[in-house]
Amino acid sequence: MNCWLVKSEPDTYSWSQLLGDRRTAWTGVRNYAARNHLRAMKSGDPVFFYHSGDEKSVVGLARVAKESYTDPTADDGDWSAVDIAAEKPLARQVTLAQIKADKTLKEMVLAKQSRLSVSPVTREQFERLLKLSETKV
DNA sequence: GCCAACGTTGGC
DNA sequence: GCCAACGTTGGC
Repeated sequence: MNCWLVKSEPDTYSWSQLLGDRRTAWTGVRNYAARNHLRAMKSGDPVFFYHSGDEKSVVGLARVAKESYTDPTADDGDWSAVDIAAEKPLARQVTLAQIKADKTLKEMVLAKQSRLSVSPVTREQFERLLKLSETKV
């Protein structure tokens, strides 16, 4: 099982919207590296949900509900989407500042490539993030 | 509001 | 195929 992190501007699509929707199609990714991560996702993989912009925090935990398929919102090009389902909010949100201050988490792709909208999370980072967020799976 | 990072485009 | 120019994203 692999772990992931997706990033969104709350104004575009927020964690609270996902909680309301329960599940959503993660479409619109137009970056090859991010697309390849989407394609590597397996059903049931955990996916952290990060708010960029003002919040800059990991706010929730979701899961891959449907593995990659052709992005229906793409007019041209070879793009993919997955479905993700909300699992639970983090008991405590973890800020980017906390991540950068943490020995393990500062190695996250999120911290190193802030523009990549879909990124892998190592097992160690996953456990550490859960611990910092005081969240039990 | 600025700037760094980075991806894309287009001229050569 | 290279690289300069440009646009976008996101943190500060």
